[in-house]
Amino acid sequence: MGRRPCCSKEGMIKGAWTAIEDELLVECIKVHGEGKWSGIPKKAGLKRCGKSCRLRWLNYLRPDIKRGNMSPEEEDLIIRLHRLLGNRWSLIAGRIPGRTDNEIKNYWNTNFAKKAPARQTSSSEKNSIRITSPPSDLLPPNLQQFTNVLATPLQPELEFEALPPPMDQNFSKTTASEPQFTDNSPDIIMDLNPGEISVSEIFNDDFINFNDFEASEMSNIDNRGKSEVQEIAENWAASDCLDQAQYYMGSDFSPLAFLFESAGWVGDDDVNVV
DNA sequence: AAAGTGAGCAACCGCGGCTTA
DNA sequence: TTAAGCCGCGGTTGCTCACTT
Repeated sequence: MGRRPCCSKEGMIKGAWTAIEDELLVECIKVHGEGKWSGIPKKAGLKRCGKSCRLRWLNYLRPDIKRGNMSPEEEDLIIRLHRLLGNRWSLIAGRIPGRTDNEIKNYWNTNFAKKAPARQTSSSEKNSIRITSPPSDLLPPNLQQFTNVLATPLQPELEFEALPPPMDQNFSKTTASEPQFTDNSPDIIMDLNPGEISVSEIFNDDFINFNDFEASEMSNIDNRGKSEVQEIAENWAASDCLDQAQYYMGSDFSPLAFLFESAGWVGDDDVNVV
């Protein structure tokens, strides 16, 4: 059975969008909101297919789109995230505010693709690290910044799903059994070639310029009082994350340690993905 | 000044995953 | 359970414009 096209092609306009079409689409989305793209053309009075409307909105008309050249910081981030994620343009875009996957893809293809061989991401070669995060508003503010880099800021409900962490001397878990987190949110699946990325490569300031997330601030997090940790745990507990709360309250709460543990990253050596 | 060439980027296409009936 | 429909993604195409000859 063949796949039905997303919409009838008959009478549909293709090619560059006009200013009037843009205006109609923006007005329509203002009234009806994003989503239900297949119905948007009719509502907007556009002779475009829904898919085309979605693309136009996401890549060009959205109010939070950042225009202009990539900053050196953005370029650096793209390179590093591409090294980590491969051609997962939407994931990369999710970590660079105001930039679209299409823009980043074009930028990469223009500036780097010829210089760098394509990354192998075939399923036979890749191992998976699943990272989900707690709701970001349940984390300490500075930690939110941290997770916003690796967990997508566009999906605040993401959870860090703790894989059975291969423990070693660097992060000790003192109590509680491994939490079985409910998987009720979209996952980030990061597929890494074994040994390709090291913890230090990801987390040290050579990987990402944290700017205002400097060592001193990390130290501040570590020095937070028990009450604040308690509050975080209570928040988790209040949002059906009881397992996490018990787990982390029962351990030496080290904000970074739990991230490492969650990802199965246990030390500063190369990742051993299981 | 005109033709050729290449870079940049907006838009399209086809596929896969998820949801719904 | 399964087919149909929708959504989103990555790859590709083709148009535009700047630069070169």
